[in-house]
Amino acid sequence: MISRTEENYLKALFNLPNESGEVNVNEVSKALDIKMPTVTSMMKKLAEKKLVHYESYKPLRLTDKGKKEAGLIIRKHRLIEMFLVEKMGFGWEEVHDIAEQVEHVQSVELFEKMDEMLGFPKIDPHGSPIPDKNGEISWVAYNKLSECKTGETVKLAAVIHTSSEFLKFLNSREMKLGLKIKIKTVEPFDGSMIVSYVNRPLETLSHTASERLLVEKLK
Amino acid sequence: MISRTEENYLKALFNLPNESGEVNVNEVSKALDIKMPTVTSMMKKLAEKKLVHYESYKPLRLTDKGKKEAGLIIRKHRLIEMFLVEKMGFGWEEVHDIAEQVEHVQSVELFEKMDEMLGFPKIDPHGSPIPDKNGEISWVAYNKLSECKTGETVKLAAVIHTSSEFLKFLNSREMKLGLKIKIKTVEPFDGSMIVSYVNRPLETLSHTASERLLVEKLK
DNA sequence: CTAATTAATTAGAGTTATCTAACAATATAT
DNA sequence: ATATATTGTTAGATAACTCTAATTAATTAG
Repeated sequence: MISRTEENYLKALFNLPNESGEVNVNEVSKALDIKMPTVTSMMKKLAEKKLVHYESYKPLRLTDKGKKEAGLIIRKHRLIEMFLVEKMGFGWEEVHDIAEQVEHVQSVELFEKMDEMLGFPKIDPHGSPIPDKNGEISWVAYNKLSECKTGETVKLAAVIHTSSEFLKFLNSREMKLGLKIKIKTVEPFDGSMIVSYVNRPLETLSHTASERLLVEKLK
Repeated sequence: MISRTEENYLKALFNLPNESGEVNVNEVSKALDIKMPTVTSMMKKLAEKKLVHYESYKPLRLTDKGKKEAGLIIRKHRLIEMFLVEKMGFGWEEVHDIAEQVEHVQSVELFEKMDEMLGFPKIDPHGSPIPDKNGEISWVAYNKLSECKTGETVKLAAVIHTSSEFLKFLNSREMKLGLKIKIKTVEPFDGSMIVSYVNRPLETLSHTASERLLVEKLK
């Protein structure tokens, strides 16, 4: 049995790592707003349960078992978000906090029903992939908008670091997934971009913003 | 702030009492499957918070504040049950356990949206009243089917002590809320009843069953 | 009305998840 | 390459919620 608290650690260990799958105690501590000694002791506990590879002073890594469990929780989280947006009319900026709570519900049936009602979606309202029933996730290699060049036309595929504030910012600019964006100018000084898209001929995006937007290049 | 644990005690204190609004420690203990000393100490804690009237060796009673808080939790529980049945296609025998978990979610918006999507229902799938936004409940005085007499025709209004097994039993007899039932015979020996209703000309109900069915008398 | 039974409380302990303070190891910066 | 800063661990304490064992109060039955 994995407690709700343990589930939250697993989620962080799933979401935070760099490319090589590693996170530091410190990063987990900050992300969960829990002091480092508490994180250390929880890591030992999760290591006991074979969910985490833990060695003193080494970076943390989920085991395969841990990855699977974390994937299943994130699957629930993302299915709920999708359900809230698609079936209940919530905005994409409103669903994270609700999903954060409902994701701990233990009912296979509830989530299977949502999945079915949604037509077995592959991505959540922010474009993040929904892990499958084995907790496995298939990453698609999108580009950051910030790394695209002047003249390119791209399609908005996903939003990362989805704070409610950022999503409201996107709402106010009428930006949503699937939007076709043309890059007019990239300011070399600060990386800010001038872009155009339907109904919004010229819009400026800071580097901070464009870094959080994942796009698909259109030829 | 009321913890999830405290919420569960409040719910029990709301649901268990007799007509005069009182429950014993022992009954709460059994209902929650928690030992009596634990219940006693939690009662003291809830008394501190002005949610329960507590005096040693006296029966327990919710304060008005406690009643309101409990009513609000039960409101959430019943709205979820209704949502699961009406909007997601679950059977009335499947929803209790799921609602038990989702009811602790802290999101006014989620429950207001459900309420709205359901058209502000007054009863849940088992015929129990849904408390209003102030946690207040309006009881309708139904009769137990077991107290009705031969020859009477009644309409099934609510089911009490809704275990999944009992609800499956009702399903197997095609009995659902709103069903018109005619009482053919009442067996004086054990109180069992022979009744008839659409597509089911003759069906026998034990006293145990008929006691759990609330009906409205039709003239 | 006393004895036996049931219900409730007190006392003390265990678990889980958290913290602070102090110390140790690793990484960084002159 | 050593000093400083950062990161991580150990030790011990605390809060919430639970338990068992022992005791006390209330209820029920002869």
